[in-house]
Amino acid sequence: MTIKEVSERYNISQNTLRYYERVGMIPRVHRTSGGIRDYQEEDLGWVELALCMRSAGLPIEAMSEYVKMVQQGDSTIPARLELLLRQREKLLAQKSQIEETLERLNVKIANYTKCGTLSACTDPAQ
Amino acid sequence: MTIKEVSERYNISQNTLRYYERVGMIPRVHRTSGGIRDYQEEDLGWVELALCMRSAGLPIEAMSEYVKMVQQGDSTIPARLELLLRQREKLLAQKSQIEETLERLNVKIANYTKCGTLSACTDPAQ
DNA sequence: TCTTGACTTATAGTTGACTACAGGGCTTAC
DNA sequence: GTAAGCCCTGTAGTCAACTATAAGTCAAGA
Repeated sequence: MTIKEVSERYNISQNTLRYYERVGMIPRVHRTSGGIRDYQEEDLGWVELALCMRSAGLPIEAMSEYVKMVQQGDSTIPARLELLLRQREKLLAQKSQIEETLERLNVKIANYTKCGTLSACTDPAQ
Repeated sequence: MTIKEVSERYNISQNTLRYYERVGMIPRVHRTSGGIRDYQEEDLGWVELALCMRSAGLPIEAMSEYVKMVQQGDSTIPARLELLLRQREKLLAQKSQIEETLERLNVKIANYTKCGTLSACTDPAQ
């Protein structure tokens, strides 16, 4: 699969695909004899994982670290697990922060739709 | 309340507090006759709201726009409501993305704790 | 009054995550 | 075999959100 096809499939720019590979967020992609990227199933799996992590807001650095450890073999398994647990904690915290903000937004939205008085709407707490 | 006290209360740098004010993410804070910031209750309310929105990942620009509209008066109420609804949509999308990523992380974590075989752990899909 | 330390604005630098060239190589259709 | 269109690497630019610094002002204690 060419880089163009992958970029269209996942709706991500070719530049970004090359960038992810360069910074180690995905392992080096298979190439043709001419040096052109030819994504295999496994490469696509890494791309998908990378996009999933990024779209949740996890940093590139964490994924790069993980990829590096996978390539270093079994001895890094405990460290990999630790990394995954840390990222899960981050996501859980982020999720509850979003929920808090959503509640606050809901209060404000309710105030705007129910009343419409100036006083209720210039108070940041409302 | 001085900028130092506010920065300690919300665990945010003084520089960031000044920055938020400069870019209009919070309205101009009350000053002493000497020109020094003296945060009032309302100022604190804005700071709190700003921090809440930022920690959920909403962009500074959206808050600045909102603050600007609040200062322009009642005529902007419909536009403000629209902005709030847009931000809520964003947060809901972000939340479900996080949930998806959490599930994926959970699968990987389960694989690492249950088996520990190399094959299960070099496959990005696992 | 004078010094010390916190405050002011304005400007410049940093970081993370892209994004956009420049200059050149491969491939395929004619 | 050559022109057109992808693809390559490497480097430089951009953008959001800070973060740090410089040069100067204000305020409280000795």
